[in-house]
Amino acid sequence: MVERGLVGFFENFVGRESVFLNKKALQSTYTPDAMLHRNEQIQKIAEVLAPSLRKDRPSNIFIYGKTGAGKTLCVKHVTKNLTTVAAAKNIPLMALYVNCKLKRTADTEYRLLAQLASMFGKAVPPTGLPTDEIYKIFYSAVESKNHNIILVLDEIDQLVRKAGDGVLYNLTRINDDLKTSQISIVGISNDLMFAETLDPRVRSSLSEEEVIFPPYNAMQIRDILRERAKAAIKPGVLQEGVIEKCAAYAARDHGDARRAIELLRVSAETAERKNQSTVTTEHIDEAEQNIEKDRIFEIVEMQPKQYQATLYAIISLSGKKDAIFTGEIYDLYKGICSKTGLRPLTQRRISDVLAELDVFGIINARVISKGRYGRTREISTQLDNSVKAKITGVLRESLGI
DNA sequence: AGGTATTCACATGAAACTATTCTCTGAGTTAGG
DNA sequence: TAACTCAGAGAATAGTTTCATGTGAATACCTGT
Repeated sequence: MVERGLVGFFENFVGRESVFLNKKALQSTYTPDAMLHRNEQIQKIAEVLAPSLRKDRPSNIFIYGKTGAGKTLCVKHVTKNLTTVAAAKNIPLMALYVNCKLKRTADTEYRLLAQLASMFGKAVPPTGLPTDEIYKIFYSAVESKNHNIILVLDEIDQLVRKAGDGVLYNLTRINDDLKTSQISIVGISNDLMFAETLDPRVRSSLSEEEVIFPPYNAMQIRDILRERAKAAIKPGVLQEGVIEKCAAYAARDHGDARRAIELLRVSAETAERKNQSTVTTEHIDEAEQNIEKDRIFEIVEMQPKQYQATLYAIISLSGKKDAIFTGEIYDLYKGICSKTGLRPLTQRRISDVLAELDVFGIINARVISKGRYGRTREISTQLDNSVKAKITGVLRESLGI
């Protein structure tokens, strides 16, 4: 019977009208042909990079803007057009894009260089060689190409935070040593204060030009959503006001267009799953909650055992009182460790773990002083009880309690 | 009452250590000529 | 003698531990009125 029902479900699913025309246009990998409300920035970037077509070295550019402000897309848009023209006119020009945030790919000096070397077709072992060896390989690879190279470093702040600014110093200086090729760097950062922390020499050479991407406002996000929706969703499916509401939600927290697009996609999926042919504003609310919940569960499941044990301690305590402190958590955590056979970490480490859980947004931690009674982190959660119970279940399972 | 000094309970920083993964090198071993 | 194997040295990295220093404000302790 179950089988029959399942077959029926699938048959029904296939026969059903989808609300999507082309779902890809709402996914994060999609690159639209035209960028709305970013002409000024695109123009500026293009102006700075254009000299590369005449074999001059363009200035380095530094690009700032919050997440979802269209930085990456704009830069890719410009470099794509640039290389197309270069290829058509037989100008030796290459644009390399590297995302420095990707773990195990380009988040250290060694790995960044290894990544770049492999883009030149020189495979490099993931470890075992001294870093300056990799530099030499990279040098010779660049030198042999005889190209003008535009190096786009996305999320460059992550790289510097982990590996220090020595990498950038070396890269900005590399042109002094190169004879046949030239490199210019496009750094993308979403931390506005990032440049302040750099070594002044690096800073001045890296930000010869600067481009700032202000957050989109609600109107602009609305336009972007309309454009995407035109390509992605069947006409007439979206109810009046849906796009406006998505835009308003996204504009509320720093104008993140990516988030707005995700919200629209999940809303449409929700409607589709419920077998409804229109997307209403109620779907948006539901989608928003689900996105948040899914995110939390995903993060919780991903965490290493030690983090999970810490989180378990926090959630156990959070039911009983409204404010909990590092010391209490650590005591309970030690108990959990001995119960589960986990080797307890030091309090110093747990302190960092708590800070990281805060960054993930699973808990709220803030450092407070209780005067005579010391200084500590005050930790709270804003998860509602049903979510807490579910997380507890997941953690129990994972920790074997 | 008002001002200063203490003091707590951690936070925060830096350095050092550990375990793991990987390459390279050269000595020792093996098989074929 | 060439090819192969394998242990050991050297590197990079993530995750910790150890040691050292910092810190905000409630309280304790003065001080002069």
